[in-house]
Amino acid sequence: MDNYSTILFQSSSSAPQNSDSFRLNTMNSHAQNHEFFQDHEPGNGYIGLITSMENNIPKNSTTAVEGNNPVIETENEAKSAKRKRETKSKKPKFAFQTRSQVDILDDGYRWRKYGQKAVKNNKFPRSYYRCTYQGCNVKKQVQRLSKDEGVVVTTYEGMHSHSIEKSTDNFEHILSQMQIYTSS
DNA sequence: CGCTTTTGACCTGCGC
DNA sequence: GCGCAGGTCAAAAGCG
Repeated sequence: MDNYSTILFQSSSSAPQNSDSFRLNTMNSHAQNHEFFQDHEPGNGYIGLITSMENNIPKNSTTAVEGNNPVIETENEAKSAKRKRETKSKKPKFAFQTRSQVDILDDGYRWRKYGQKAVKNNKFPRSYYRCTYQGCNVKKQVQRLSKDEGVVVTTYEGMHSHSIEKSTDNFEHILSQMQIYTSS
């Protein structure tokens, strides 16, 4: 993985037992270059980050992360965009897997749930969220694997055009550490 | 009272 | 064309 940087998260002393209040940020405007996260501690950490910018990645965008991971489709068709409903638009879309006990991962943004669907070959439903910031059309969907119910797949679509409004002091500390690791 | 969640209906693309 | 699967809408309910 020459294009990716491996980052090991050091769990701080104030880290919760579960990933309940674990904060992360992957949707800033500088998120064009993504990192491949890997945490060796089970139960609270990233497994992998799957990215797809169809403008940048010409080849097949399905990336295997952990052996028998589900197929995460991230490509769009280059057809004429229907403006009726922005179902299949040319937005950047990337997903990552998280091993967590809870479905909802607090990434600092405010999300409003607008749908939930049962997916095939999966006993857990998929939840659809939309960013509540005015003018921000970022969507995400959260899905839990039926094979390994400890793994949560979160797929983001679009990029936030604003900053995090919640207090992310703990996360920013982590982010700064990440940048230190990636720049070195 | 305002915002979020729930949930069934509706829409759209795709394969047969 | 039909049915399925995924994605979204929107009204009603829930909640602080």
